[in-house]
Amino acid sequence: MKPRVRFAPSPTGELHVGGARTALFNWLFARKHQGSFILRFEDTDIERNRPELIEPILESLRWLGLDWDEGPFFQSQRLALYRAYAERLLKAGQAYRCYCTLEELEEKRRQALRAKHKPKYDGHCRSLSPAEQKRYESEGRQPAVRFKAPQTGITIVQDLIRGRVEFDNSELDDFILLRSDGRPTYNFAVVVDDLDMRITHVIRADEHLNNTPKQILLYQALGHGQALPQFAHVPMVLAKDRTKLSKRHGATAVLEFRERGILPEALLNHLARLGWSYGDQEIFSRAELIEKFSLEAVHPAAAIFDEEKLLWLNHHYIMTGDPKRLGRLVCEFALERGLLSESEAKSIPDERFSAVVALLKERKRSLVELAEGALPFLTDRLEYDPKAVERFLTADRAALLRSIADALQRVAAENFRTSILEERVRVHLESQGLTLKDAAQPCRVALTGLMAGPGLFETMEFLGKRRVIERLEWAIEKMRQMGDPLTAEG
RNA sequence: GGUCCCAUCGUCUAGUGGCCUAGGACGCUGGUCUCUCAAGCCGGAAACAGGGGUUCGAAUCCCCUUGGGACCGCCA
Repeated sequence: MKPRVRFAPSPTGELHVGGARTALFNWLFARKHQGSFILRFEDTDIERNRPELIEPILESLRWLGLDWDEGPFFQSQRLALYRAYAERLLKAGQAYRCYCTLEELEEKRRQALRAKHKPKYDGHCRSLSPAEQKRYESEGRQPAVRFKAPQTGITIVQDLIRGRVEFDNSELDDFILLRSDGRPTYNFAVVVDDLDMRITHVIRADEHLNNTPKQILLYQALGHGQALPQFAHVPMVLAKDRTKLSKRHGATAVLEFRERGILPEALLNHLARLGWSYGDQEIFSRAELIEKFSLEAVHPAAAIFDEEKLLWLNHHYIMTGDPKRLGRLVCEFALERGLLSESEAKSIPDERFSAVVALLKERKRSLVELAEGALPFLTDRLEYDPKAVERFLTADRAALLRSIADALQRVAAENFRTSILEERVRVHLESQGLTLKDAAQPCRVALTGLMAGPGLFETMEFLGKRRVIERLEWAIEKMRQMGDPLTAEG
């Protein structure tokens, strides 16, 4: 039987890295076993639902390349199904109507908490007489439907990651199946849907392990004990301070990482290695992930999301990725961030973008760094680092740059190639009794405005003769201006 | 408070009783290369939470303690 798995987010928040990893594990499992990956929105909480979040969640999955085979389904559109199942349980005496009000229940919970007891429903409506039911109905009370949970015995969860976990049924209470307005609660909707969608493997976050016995009991009450899926509860992803990821931890949402210039393959790789490993291997292509993933190899302990390592992976994928694609991404980034105007971007050929990626990729860890770093190479809007200018574009070095500019002027534009330029400049400097060390930094600052960057001759080749000469001339002029008053006084 | 889960370098992890004087990766750090910064290469510091067992032998098995986490809603 082909496995059928599902990812079931609720649209109450953005897709964060923890949810994304759960989705990834499901997806990998489905792809590895040629099964189906089903997407389902658990949107029965009308108060907390935010429909505008659905598209970003879909977009997050698309961006990561986690394509689903069925869905997205919406629980809010399947209410009749849950009611039918509830009706069955009611008829079979496995569930009952509860007329307790929210206020009554809240008061009982408070009392239990005050007495330091576990708050459990007291079964007040469990065995109401028809007359009592009538009386409540006549008061206009809308009943909820509760599950008649067994109060003795144990329920065993066989978990692919945790092993065998036992729960004492006496820990359970008669939890709500349908709210008084007829909407299902989480535990009920999950079981009905997993059953209806013929889910074979429930791969979800650790926090649901405690819900599992309730769900198993529901499968059994529904007469589908045999259809019980395999469970795999994956560990949580925690923030640096070992607490649940939340807004205050900075970027946690998948789309924020995209905005920060993280490549999807880097995030995917990092997510996969959180709680899962394959020997000492760190780098995994999508295909390798599918090939090598297994639930048995998932480490049971919670993991902390390490942004430094993500950046390292991102750098790796920048280094090894297709420059054409990265060039396009850099262009998009520069546009989105307003680093380049539409017309500027249009005037720059695609090859320039892939070339600038090749030029800079060794020292850039994100698309943001790449896009920002590319500006002095793609445009003539240079930002001179004041410290760099102060240190290297000094008046006494004007003559040095002058001679280099003159030497370069004698190199034909088509010979502005790294190796040729290096040869010519070195020879020129030697003839003056100088070394590259004396000239490289002033040149670099003149050409890029920065103290750090690609090799000097790579930079020259990229910029081309016209721009190199222009920038040198401009710098020389500046240096002379700065020098003039001093020499006049001296 | 109850129930359940978890526990190897700062972080991600390898390890399934002897191959472990505990391996890899990120980060940190020393060196090297060098026109700068990176990248690369070579090296270093850095962990089995604690205590009891079991065993000839324990990071590995059991128990307790401690610490973290989750759940205990007409939230999911």
